[in-house]
Amino acid sequence: MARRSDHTREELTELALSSAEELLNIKPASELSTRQIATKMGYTVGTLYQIFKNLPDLLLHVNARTLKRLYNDCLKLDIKQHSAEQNILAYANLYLEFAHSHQGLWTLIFDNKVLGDEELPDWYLMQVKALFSLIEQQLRQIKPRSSEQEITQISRVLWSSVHGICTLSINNNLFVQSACSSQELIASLIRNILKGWTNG
Amino acid sequence: MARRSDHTREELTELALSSAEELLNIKPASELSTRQIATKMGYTVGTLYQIFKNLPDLLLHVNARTLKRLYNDCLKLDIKQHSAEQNILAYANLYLEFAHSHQGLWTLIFDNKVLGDEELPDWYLMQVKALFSLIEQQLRQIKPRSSEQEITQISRVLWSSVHGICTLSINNNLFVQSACSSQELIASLIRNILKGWTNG
DNA sequence: ACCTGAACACCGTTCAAGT
DNA sequence: ACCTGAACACCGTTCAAGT
Repeated sequence: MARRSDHTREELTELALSSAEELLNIKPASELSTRQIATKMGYTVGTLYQIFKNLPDLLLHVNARTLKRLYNDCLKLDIKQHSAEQNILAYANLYLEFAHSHQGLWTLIFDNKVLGDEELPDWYLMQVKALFSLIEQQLRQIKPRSSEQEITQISRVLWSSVHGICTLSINNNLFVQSACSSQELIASLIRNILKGWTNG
Repeated sequence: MARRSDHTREELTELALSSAEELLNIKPASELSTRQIATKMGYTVGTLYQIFKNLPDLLLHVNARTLKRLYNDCLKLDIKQHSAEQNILAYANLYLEFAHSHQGLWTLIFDNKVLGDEELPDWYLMQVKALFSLIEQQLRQIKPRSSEQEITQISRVLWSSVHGICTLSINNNLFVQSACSSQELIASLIRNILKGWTNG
């Protein structure tokens, strides 16, 4: 045993993260374990603790990759062809679509297990900020005169709401028997918030 | 050992639930275990499995009690004195306040560990429905001519949004450095959604 | 009938020991 | 320096054995 050097530290990191991601496609985060990830990598648990501080730390890095992917998906949208409101709707639909097609990864972003008791590191918060700035950019086009504080506030309101609908539509426990699709809900939401905002 | 009969089955259920609730005041759901609950009750784990199917089942009953408490708190609000919009805002603030002062209990309601792979039982969904009907009642006063489907849709949009803001304000990871309080966000949200809705 | 204690198959994390 | 395997202190769940 010892010093296999089959992989560099970077390769090992990549291997760990992609192994975790693959497992999350099959099972929920609550059933994910360090031993399973290590086995999928072809290593033992101990190796994982050379790369990451602990399991929450590993999962935080999985989340960082998910945010990056989400951001890149957003950049691929053809923004210039449409109105700001249409673009915001497009972002929201992309978000909803992503949440549904990558349930495991998406749910993990908001899993309390990841955060633990520690604060989120700066490099992670920067990624969150980058995503918000996409929405803020569109909001500024709608109402160019509004203050930065107002833009921040509305972007948070909008996004929290979209997020809330995604959450509840995924573990579809809270819509009871209602027939309304989450797409319709989001469309209605954005229309109403923006209408209320611009008429204010 | 055996047949202590110190407690009836009902007392045992009550004991289990309140023990779990007390533990949730101290630590997050991820650190809650059957063994801890049993110890706090003064029994062994086995006893827990005579009362509940498993841990998710126990937690589901904790959630049911939380919903009941939330519902009772809502009923205590002095609704008749104010406008429908003011009442909705009051419900939302109550919800936000509850989320903050009972973080452990509130977070558990949306914990994926509870649901597992099974559907939520009808008696539980009824409780969720009861809470929604409070909001729907107010919405009907705002726009008495709207269809039931419209009421349902708007209530879901409203509540998902409020919920989203609560979620993100609790694990305050996603507001980055923004200075806006969640109370302001919710007020802004409700105002805008309702304005958008009534002007449509 | 009710409760226990031990067992089973798992966890996350650490660390001496090997190369 | 890197990796392993065993160890520690925990899990959820089951069930024979006791009264």
